Amino acid sequence: MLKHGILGLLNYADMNGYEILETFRHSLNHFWNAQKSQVYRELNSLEDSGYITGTWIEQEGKPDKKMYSITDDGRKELLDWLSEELKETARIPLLMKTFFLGERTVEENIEFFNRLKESYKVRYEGFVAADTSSKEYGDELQDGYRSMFWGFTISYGRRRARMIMEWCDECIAALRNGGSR
Amino acid sequence: MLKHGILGLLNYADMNGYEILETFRHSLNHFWNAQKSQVYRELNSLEDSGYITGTWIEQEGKPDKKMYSITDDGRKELLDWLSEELKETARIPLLMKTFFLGERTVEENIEFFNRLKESYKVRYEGFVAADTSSKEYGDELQDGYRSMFWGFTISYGRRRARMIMEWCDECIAALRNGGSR
DNA sequence: TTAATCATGTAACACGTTACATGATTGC
DNA sequence: GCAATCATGTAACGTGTTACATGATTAA
Repeated sequence: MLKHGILGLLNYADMNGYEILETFRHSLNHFWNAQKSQVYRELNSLEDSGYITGTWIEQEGKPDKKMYSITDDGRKELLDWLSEELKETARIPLLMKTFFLGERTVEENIEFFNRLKESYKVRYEGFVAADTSSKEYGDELQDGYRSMFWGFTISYGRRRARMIMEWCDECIAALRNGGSR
Repeated sequence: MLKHGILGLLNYADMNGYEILETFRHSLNHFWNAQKSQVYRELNSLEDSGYITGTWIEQEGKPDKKMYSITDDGRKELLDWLSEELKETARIPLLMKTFFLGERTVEENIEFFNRLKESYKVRYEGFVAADTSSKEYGDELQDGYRSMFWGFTISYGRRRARMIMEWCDECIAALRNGGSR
């Protein structure tokens, strides 16, 4: 998965590990959190597979860096992944916790959903801001079609945040209402 | 995470590995997919930590089974986890793919979102059915308060499915509309 | 002088997936 | 006779997390 994310980015432009991490941080972070150690490991394994090639570049006043390019095999792998059936593995920590909240009091649980709602409200507002900088990102990519999909991921984030806020309201109302214990 | 899910179930009732897997399959499966191998491994590690205790039970006409009970330490660990700050790690495979769909044609991508919508429609309808059997589950637990949270997870699933269907509509409309390439 | 930026990683552990492996009983 | 149910796992690999480790340059 991360593997294909890296291939996708290198398909846009040559980058070193540091730049890949930066790109994750400012564009993909809301749906994928990449760890430094994992990115460097993945780059090695992609190079071993022949999907990318790396070249060391010397710099003045800065550490040397290793620039990576995607190969034809890598591009093929990327397209194969895109046309493959999407496999979604159910794994929602929030619901795992919710499922077992019956061990706590009504008050504690109302507090839980209040905090949760607050944290998604902050996120929601962040997404509204991100929407404006979408144009900025579009310029970066020099490609309206490509940047459209970036916009889709932001829209998903906004919808998801709104959905969770509404769900929190529902849970709080039910707790206030059916409050046994 | 799975660790705490198992502790949570054993807090409801003593179970063997097989029963834990069954419970995951019929109640938690929509938000957590537990692997057989992982559950057995986790049970061993929980026993090593002293959070659960296992006893072999001989059976006639059936294989022996190992019944697990939660210990006081285990119950403490469960409550600690519940009161701990929720950590959500962003990792949404659907969006990873969406982000890079710019390598494919408009037609292929419309098809992608159509299929996705269809699959969530099926899920959505499944959740509506699950809601009816909520009472069944409530009876099983003998506890209206506990079963309330099971209901919350179902409601989340329903809302999530609806949200994704609406998002698909938005993406399809945008593709039809701004269709370059 | 202190923190941020640029730039690379390793080591150890935790968690998740896939395939393999066994075997009795019960119902169709 | 065949599939499903009950019941246990192991082995190998893949992915993700946390902590450790280094070091030059630049701007406040």
